[in-house]
Amino acid sequence: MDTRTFKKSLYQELSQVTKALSNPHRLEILDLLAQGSFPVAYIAEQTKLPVANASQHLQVLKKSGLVKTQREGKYMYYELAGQHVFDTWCALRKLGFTQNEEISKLLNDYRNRRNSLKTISSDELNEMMSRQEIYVIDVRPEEEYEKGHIEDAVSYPQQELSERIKDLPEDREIVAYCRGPLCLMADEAVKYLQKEGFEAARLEDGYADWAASGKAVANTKETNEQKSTNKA
Amino acid sequence: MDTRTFKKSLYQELSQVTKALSNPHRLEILDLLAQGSFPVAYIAEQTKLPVANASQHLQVLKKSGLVKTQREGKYMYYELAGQHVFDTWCALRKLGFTQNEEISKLLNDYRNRRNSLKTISSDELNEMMSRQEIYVIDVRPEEEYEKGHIEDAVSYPQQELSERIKDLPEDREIVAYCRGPLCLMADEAVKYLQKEGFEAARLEDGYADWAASGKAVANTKETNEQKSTNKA
DNA sequence: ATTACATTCAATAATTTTGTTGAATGAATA
DNA sequence: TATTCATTCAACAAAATTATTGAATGTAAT
Repeated sequence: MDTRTFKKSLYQELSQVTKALSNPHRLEILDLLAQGSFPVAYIAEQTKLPVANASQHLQVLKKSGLVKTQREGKYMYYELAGQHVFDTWCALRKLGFTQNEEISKLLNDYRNRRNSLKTISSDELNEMMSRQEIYVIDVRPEEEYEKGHIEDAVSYPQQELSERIKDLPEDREIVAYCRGPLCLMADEAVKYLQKEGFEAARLEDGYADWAASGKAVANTKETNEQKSTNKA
Repeated sequence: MDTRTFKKSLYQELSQVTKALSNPHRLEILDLLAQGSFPVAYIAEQTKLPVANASQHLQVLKKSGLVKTQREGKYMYYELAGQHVFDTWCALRKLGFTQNEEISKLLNDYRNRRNSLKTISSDELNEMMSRQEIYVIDVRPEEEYEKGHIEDAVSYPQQELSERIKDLPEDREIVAYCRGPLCLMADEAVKYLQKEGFEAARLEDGYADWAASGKAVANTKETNEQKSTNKA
């Protein structure tokens, strides 16, 4: 193989990996899988895709080496294939935020409509938690909380928030977090809490970013292939 | 706009940016633009694309905000739109190297055929240069050397290497570098130099990575919009 | 064994991406 | 002003991607 052919194959293969990333549903799936490993049905439900369709997208991701699978009884668990996959997803996210006009316009419009939405960074949150000044709630679905959550955070799935709002402490600021900066569950939660008279803010990014940066996490159920320690 | 519609638009737009990246020619163009800004004709020549085709690919990149343009007389100079674009390209490169079987196989095959190819990292090179133990040559086309090169490196375009080999010092190790880890010009140069009896190695990555990490660079001609300092 | 259920596969039509060709535009030069 | 040259545009055919549907596979429970 001459150098030109080699180079062509290399870029061809590299573009295949990128093509696997270049679909809105698959990006949403990756963002979900950054929370942990899940069976096809759960992924389909969360992304509002028909199961067969979700399965096909997952297989595209698998063929490119971006996710790996593990059978657990009837269920096929999908998870990110490695740290680099999450890193790349973060890079793409940031790229979109900074370089693309449509995306920054979308975000600005959204943020302006709810201009009272206070956000705090992971580092700030980490600092505040050590001083016990705040009450941190995880508003993702319970399945995701069980797979792993910020240490000392309590699960208040966004759906159940209104039923359980009376359990929240009224003397502390509430910080809600969800999957990541593209996930709106924490925004909805904060909007609701503020309406109800709480002092509330959202974590700027989300669980995946928190865990990837090596901050303290915990999990309730030991999941499949019990991951004893978390990624650093 | 409800949250579901918003989310859908966001992922839609994000996937558009990713689609712009998911073509082998466009990736090769980005790798080239990481060296500096160039007119369409040069980009077309280096990537061996018909000019009209290169132009269309460049416009896809531009529409997604990945590159920007600047007219200079007859020429339209294209350049990366910002640091995040290069960061993302690096993340994708690394992702391909680590997660995709075809790519790792391709690279291993290539490396094995030339098993005597010694590589050194940017940090090692930086260290060695300060002690003047080595002679660093830039084997990219002269146009790219002029836009910016590793400080104290001398231009020996790969094409002209055989004519000018007698100018090289025989008492020092030669280190050749080119555009980046996917560029084969340095490999070819090292192979040739070793055959001719020199002690030679290639820089593991390339100029773009060196410059992005803030190491010392220089440029000969003041190019369009003379960039006084380089990206840190 | 039979049934239930999670997932995958196969086939199709609709849409999008791609490369090619030749013409059109825009800026410098004669 | 006419000419040259770099770049872009427009239009087409070929190829790839996508969503949908219903059937097929594989595992666990009855």
